[in-house]
Amino acid sequence: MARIKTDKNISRKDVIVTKAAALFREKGFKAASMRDLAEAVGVEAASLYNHIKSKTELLHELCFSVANRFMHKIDEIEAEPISSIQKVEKLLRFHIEEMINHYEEVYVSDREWKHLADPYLSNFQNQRRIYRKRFAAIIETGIRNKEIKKIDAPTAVLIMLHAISGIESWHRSTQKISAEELEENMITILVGGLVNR
Amino acid sequence: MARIKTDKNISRKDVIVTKAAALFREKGFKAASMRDLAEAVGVEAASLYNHIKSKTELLHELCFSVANRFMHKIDEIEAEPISSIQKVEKLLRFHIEEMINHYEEVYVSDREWKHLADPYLSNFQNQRRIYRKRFAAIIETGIRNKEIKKIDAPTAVLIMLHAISGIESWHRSTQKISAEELEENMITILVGGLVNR
DNA sequence: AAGTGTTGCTAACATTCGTTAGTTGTTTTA
DNA sequence: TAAAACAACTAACGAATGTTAGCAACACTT
Repeated sequence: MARIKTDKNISRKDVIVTKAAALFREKGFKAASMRDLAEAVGVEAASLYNHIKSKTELLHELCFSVANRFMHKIDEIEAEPISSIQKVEKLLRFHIEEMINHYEEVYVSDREWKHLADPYLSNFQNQRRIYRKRFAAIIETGIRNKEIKKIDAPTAVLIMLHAISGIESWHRSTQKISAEELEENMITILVGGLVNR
Repeated sequence: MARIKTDKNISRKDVIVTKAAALFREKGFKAASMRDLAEAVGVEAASLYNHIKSKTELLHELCFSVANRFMHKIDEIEAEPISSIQKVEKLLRFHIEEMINHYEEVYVSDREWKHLADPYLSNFQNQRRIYRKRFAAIIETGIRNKEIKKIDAPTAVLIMLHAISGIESWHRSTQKISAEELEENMITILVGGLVNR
């Protein structure tokens, strides 16, 4: 009986969650079966249930761990004594780096949250809405300070967030520019589109 | 026996394809069942098969009709005697309007193409890759002409296209700005991020 | 009105799915 | 080393899925 290998401080559940992220990213939550996941983990499907409660639990874990990271970051940035445009840039860089370094989780959280079941679904949607409002509020402050162009802030947020989710294509592309170049290019275009001059 | 209602020039198959677009958009291709679709159409599931060959055929139809529209448009725009930045703007406006007016189809084509089966899958991916290269080529010309900032063109394309797919959120939001405002805001930010000044 | 193709229905199929029960083997604890 | 806890296995379940077969009702042509 081949057990799931674990290093210290990594539970078997963590291994499963990580493999699930990769699988859900590749196939989509609905199309990925527990048997697929079991194979990826190196175990029979039924064995997974010694470590997790259900398939949807895996999605919860992924979605909320990502959401929490972003929530903490915006808490942090809001409190800093810097200009609005600097706050926007910091937040964007965080998004970009998260997308680069935790691709699978972030991607899944972004695209597959629809398959959450209530009450998790409403909860997640709420957090998302609040996050976007806080992001928009930063932009609106910037507009009032004349740091940022007169634009519709929610639209700007929507553009930023979705633009970043496009890093998906970068991950898949064969001739990648470096992560640093990618980040600088994105910041140039996105922040360049906002600043008032 | 309630028949599928059709106006002149709209086949029953078209009705099904349209309903399928809405359903696939809402639930995702895998999660949307043929029984769901049948209910939306007002008919039993088996009856659908008098008009279509399979569930995936519906996805083919949706994905390729959208892809073809974009291909024709880029053909048209490439041939026009206008500046690169104007070409980019025209293409972006087309994308935005398609996303506003044919939301469900475009969204499904964008997010659910993974579930196509070969040879359609490879075909679609090819078209997509070619389209992006042509878009990038327009931007690169603009960079050489110094109309556009020195940036990585593929990254710019990726940002533009994904940013536009964010119109999804606009559609769902309750307090919408008008479609015209949305378009102008998006152009301001996206083109503003490109132009050299 | 008869005939013909179209479009709907019911019933059922083979698969696949997430998950549970019960058991066996392995590791950790005492 | 025996006991307890953990983690794997096989087998199977009920539900849902895409799809087919066979038949009945409708609509249009002549």
